[in-house]
Amino acid sequence: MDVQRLELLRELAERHSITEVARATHRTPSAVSQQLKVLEREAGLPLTERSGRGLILTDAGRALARSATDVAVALARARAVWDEFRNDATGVVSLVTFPTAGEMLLPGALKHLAEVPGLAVNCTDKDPELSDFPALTAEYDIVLAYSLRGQLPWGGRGLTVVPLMTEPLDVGLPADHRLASRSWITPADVIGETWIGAPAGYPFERILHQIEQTAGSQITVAQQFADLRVIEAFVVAGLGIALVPRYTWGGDQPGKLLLKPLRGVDAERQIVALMRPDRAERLAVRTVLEVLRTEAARVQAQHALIT
Amino acid sequence: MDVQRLELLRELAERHSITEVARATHRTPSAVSQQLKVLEREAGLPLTERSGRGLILTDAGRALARSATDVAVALARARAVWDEFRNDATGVVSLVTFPTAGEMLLPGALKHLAEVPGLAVNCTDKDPELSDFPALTAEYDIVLAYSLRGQLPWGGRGLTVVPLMTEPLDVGLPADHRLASRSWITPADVIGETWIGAPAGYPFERILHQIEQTAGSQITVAQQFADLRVIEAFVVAGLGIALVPRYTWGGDQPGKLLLKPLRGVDAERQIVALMRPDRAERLAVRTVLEVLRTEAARVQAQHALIT
DNA sequence: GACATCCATGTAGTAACGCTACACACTTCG
DNA sequence: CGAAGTGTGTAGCGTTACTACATGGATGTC
Repeated sequence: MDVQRLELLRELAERHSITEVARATHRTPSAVSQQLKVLEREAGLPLTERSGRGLILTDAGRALARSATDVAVALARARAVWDEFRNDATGVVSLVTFPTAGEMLLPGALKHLAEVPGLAVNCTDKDPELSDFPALTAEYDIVLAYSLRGQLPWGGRGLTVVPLMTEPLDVGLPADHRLASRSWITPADVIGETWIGAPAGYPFERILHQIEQTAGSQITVAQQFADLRVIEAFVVAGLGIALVPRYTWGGDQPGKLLLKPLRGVDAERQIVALMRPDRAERLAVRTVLEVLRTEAARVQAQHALIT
Repeated sequence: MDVQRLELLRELAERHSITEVARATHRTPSAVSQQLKVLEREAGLPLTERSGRGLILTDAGRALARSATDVAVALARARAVWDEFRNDATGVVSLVTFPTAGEMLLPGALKHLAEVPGLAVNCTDKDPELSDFPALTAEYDIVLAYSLRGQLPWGGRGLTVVPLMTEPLDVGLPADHRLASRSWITPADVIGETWIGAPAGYPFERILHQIEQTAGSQITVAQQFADLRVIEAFVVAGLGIALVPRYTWGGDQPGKLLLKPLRGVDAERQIVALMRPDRAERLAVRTVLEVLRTEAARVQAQHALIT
């Protein structure tokens, strides 16, 4: 029961293809196939079976892969303890974020992290609709993701979830809107309004449905944009109103866009860090995470001050 | 950070000598030395330092060895999960016991364990005085040990302790003794009696001290024997009285030896199984342990029935 | 239906790695 | 002082896990 081989099985469970595992572990597919064959012989049961031109894990294979994760976590924890002992949070941490969180958290966080010697953080952004957040954990150490309050769709998959902040979703209005003087807004207030929404698949959609249900009237979504800046521009232009995350809106046009809290509907999104459990143990990763949390708290506190 | 190398460090932490580690892992001392050197280079800190003609671990070495244990446990657990999945408690389990526990528990337990196919249990006995129980865990999978109530001297050492039973220590009397008709005995009752004791170092000694303190008078220990049979023979011969574990006494001479509970003193010994935590995870080991527990319960229940 | 494509998996051959055997330096003990 | 114990170097060898290349099967396309 070699650890390296178990690791390969674990990768296979996540990447669903020997070729992919080979690419991710800098090996030839042949090497991976051979090692898995050895593991299978040691295990005494078939771990994979062919399916079309690829292969899938058997129940036994999945069971063993799960155990392999526990081993990987223990090993990563050992490394982390050791790094703590040496006080050495060195290494490369890769991170993906959806755009708004990247804008809100990363500049401040990276400024702090630059002071940690030997720690390199590589960041990218990816549009959330296009990507399955959990799947990204195979490729990146930290995945900044969001979900609506209540359901955390990535609980059961054996991923580590670290909550960073909960961000209210407000209603964005142009300054000359009829509701501009209100200090908050209810679903009944916005009956008949035209909305600038997000493309299908974005979770914002669900909140609009909730507004519909609470108010008891249908909602008109005129445009669907993924980019928040575009949405804001449309709102400012008076072409509709929109849901806008409170801490993330641009502020490019101060005074032209007003944010009003939405009452009567659970209009919040939870911003979390998603990680494979073994990677979550790394000291370097934990260091980045810690900075992200304090940065999130800072942003939140700063906004509370303004309001 | 190879697991094999961590394992060697862990062994070194327990066996305190490269030669011993080499012997235990079926290698040459040179091989062990080389591997530890590599680990040290990877770790970036000296893990060992010379002391006389041997060597000892540095603080860093001990810290890393501790983590190595966690990894070993996770790996053993993974194997166990896998064996459970295959329902395959196969393998060799080695066990040491002190004589009385061996006599009391092992025959019945081994009869049950014989029915598990593929499971081999190798048992030995060792006199408890001569051997440090925790040290034996390096050599055997399961160490049957005992300690007096209250203090478990092997708590902090990172060993797994599974309690099997608590056995009262009674006072053994010859049938014609002046206290023979009593149903229990207090320290005050036995003032002036001659005792057949155990050699220095046995924990029974401590109970005699407690009796002394409670009764407020000195105890006369005439003879000191390690073997319970010899002690019983002396008691039967009227040469003194003795502390006798209730479930373990011979019963060779029925009616000639009477056991009376001792009140006013914590006269109990706890019989436990001692194991290295990683070995405790093995399915085969856990199977043996389970049988030992039920056997202990059986013995205890049977004695309760007689009384 | 032929063909290109994408898989996994065999078959050599090679490079790296960990081991043994042996020699050596050092400390402890009789 | 020598004998016996310790840990550690060096050379050589065997095993192992990799790459490179070839093969067979399944899929999808023109």
